Amino acid sequence: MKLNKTYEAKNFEADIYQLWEKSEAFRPSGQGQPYSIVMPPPNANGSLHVGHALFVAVEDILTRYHRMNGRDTAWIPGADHAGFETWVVFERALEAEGKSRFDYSRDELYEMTWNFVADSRGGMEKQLRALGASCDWKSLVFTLDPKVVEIVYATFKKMWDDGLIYRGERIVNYCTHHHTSFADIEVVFREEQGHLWEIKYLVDGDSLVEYITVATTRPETMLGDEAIAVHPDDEKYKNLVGRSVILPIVGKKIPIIADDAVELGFGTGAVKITPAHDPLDFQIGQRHGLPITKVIDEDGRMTNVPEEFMGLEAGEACQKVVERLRQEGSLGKVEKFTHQVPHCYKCGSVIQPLVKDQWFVAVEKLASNAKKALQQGKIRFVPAHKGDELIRYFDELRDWNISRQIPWGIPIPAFQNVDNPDDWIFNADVDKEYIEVDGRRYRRDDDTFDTWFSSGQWPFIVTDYLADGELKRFYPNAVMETGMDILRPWVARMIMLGLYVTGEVPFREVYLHGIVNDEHNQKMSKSKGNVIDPIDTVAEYGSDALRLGLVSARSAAQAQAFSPDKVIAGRNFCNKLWNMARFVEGQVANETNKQTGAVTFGDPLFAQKLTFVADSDKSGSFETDKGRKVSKSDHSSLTVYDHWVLSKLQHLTNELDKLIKDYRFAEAAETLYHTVWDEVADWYIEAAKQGSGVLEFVLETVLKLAHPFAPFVTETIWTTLHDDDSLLIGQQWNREFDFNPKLARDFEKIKQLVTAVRNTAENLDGGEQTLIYHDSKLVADHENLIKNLANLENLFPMENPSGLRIAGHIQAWLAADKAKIAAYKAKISAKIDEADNLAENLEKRLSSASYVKNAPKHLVKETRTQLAETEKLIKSLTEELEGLE
RNA sequence: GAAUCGCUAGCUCAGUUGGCCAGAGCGCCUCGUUUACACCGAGGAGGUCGGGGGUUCGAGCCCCUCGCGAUUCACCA
Repeated sequence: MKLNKTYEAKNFEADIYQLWEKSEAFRPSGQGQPYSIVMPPPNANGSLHVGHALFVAVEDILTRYHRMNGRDTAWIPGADHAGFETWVVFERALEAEGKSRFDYSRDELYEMTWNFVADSRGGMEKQLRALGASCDWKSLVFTLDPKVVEIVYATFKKMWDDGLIYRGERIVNYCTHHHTSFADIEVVFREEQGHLWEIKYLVDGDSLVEYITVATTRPETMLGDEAIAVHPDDEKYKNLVGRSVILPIVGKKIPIIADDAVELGFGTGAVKITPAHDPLDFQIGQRHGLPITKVIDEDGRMTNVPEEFMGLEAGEACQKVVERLRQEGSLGKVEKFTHQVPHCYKCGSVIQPLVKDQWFVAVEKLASNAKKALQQGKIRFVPAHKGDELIRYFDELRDWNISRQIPWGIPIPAFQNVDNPDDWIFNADVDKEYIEVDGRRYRRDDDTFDTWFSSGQWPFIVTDYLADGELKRFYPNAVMETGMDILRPWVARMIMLGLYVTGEVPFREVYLHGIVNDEHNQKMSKSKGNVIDPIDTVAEYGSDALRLGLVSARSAAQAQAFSPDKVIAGRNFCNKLWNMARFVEGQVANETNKQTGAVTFGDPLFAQKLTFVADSDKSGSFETDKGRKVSKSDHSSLTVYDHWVLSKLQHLTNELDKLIKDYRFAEAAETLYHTVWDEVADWYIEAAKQGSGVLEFVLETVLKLAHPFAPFVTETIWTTLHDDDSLLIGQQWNREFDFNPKLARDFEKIKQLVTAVRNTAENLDGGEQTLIYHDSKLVADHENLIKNLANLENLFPMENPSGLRIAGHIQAWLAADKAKIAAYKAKISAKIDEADNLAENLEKRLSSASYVKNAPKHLVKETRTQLAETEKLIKSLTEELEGLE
């Protein structure tokens, strides 16, 4: 045998992937019921982290499983231009060259970024291949592909026509470093130490000197104050409402207004209102028709303020304003204050709330339709509570700002009349900066779409659903598998936009995986230096091992640690499969050798195999199809362990069906692992050393069942053992196994006997063991098998046996001398105690009238049986003990 | 401040509508050179399921409460 003793993943994986890809096995078959998954597109020029490896594992298991069970399967990959993410990287590179975005036009920047991305593209796809992703590369879509833009524009137009798009001045979250606005969801709040400053505003009019005191964390914004607000029911200020105060420093008169948004009894009860720089103030300003004075510009500098403050950064202005207030005597108490401050999630700059003219999506109708669909159960969520979370989210969702001030993205197809700022028209001719329509001149909007606006349409875009394309049958998708961290920004938007554009939910089910933390359950981050690169793990342990390791220590939507031990267990499992195959190979070689004298497998190295397969050379003499179908007429030639292993494979198949349907990947992987290892390898293969009629069939079945979980090693074995050009990826699972349950049970009895013998033998000093039995046809019929499995020196029947009685129904004794027997007594006593305890428990349960009355009948019956068996066991153990004395 | 999730063996985690003396991987202990595999085989130790209370014939699972951790949301001047 020339194959290595251990499976070295790195020697095979790349070649195997190439085989798959060349064979077009990833393409939809066109046969059977459609099953589709749309891949959450990874960043086109980024590299994958271990979280990606988890999604690949999960989506690939689903895809391969359904492919091998007769479904017409499409896993559609994508690449994301990742608007802001990529822009940040690009701009950093630009700055490193001493250049700035302001040195170029928008079109130039777009082209430069395009080239930048093109240069560093492809790494992500390579990594997906290394992870074994069986996705249909031919249907890959890049988020800036013309067809994407086309559909996004059509949707924008439709929404425009339906009145769901509006342009308006609103407070937006603005990063003065990146010069773009953000959605609410993109802002991170961090706790900061600051001050709470009290400012006194002189009430205008009366000769009486009267002040209203307000508190603020940002005194510099007072320069843009337009009102003082109090609660309408606040007795303290009731008579002041409608009057004015003098704005310190600036000297202008601003009104005192009443508004419910002011919390009664909080602080001084009065609030300064700066409509241009605070979301709540903006709302209050809208309600009261207050003017909007912007005092901070998009660079974060002061504007529209008295000369001495002009151009100062907000922070500096704060100091200076406080200083001036103090001089004027308008400054009240100053206290230390801890509060949450919004930051840019990328650069950490403080987010400035600014009033900007932007495009908004009116979400109310979209959100209520989405909510209705969820309430009607049109989408199944795993875990289910995430669906409830989305329902709540749809309730509180606010209008969605889709304008971004970065060049890297899909340009917004809207043009503004140069002579009339309120005249906006839709036009997709975004290559031109100016267009003329009906004799009027229009200028293109400089902004691009929020990437979630386009990716929110992903499921129907990539399936060409609207264009009646080839993949149309794959919409709605069978399942959306993605991270729980993008439930709101992505999943929620896909549901809203999918329903709006296609009238259908975009997917039937949503499975959310959790974050992969490091092995100490700490969140991975570059700054902590604890990031695990999946490709390193693949290089060390193999892609299958990583996949098994990731999937097995994990449940849905749960942030959990990465467990290297589970990866090692996965690696060991692959090696187990490998060695089972080596054994089968050897057995079959012997057979074939006897018949033909030829052995062809095993010795070609894998590289040769590749050529072999590519040439479709069918001259090989290895016939693995033998035993594929076990017909009833074959039963006579099958052994008890053949029947037994077939029953185990049937059970495993059924279990995997059930578990995968419920997205219980950890349990599925574990069930596979233990059936293959603890049943097939430890018992069947051992027994099969006596010969078996289904050896190859069992191996093939195991390979098929394991394939979705460990695709590389199973395919490597398959192609190595097959001289035709068949690939495992394209095989169908065996669904019905023909076995005799009674014979299967016979082996189960033998297995129990063997276990009990080993158990007892363990308590002896070792050495050669002799088993004596009485009146058992089963043992008599399988003497050799039992001898080998239990590692016995002798096995024979006897009329009046003696020695150590083996626990169980079969009457058998291990031969032992007096010394050994004495050592064994203690163990028997312990066992009796244990059984006594159990019996006592069971009796207690049965003596409770309410248990017998209320518990399901089968349970009561089971308890009775168990009690009877336990009592029998106690009796036989006691007899055994007495027999020893 | 609110919501959600979690707290099970030394470590990382399973445990589906409450029902076999609570499971896995790795680690640990004992033994083993049976020619598929030491990335192995056989046997074994180890848990009052975060604390307390309740419902039930029966609770790791349901309810209440407290503690600890994570995540998300909202931000009050």
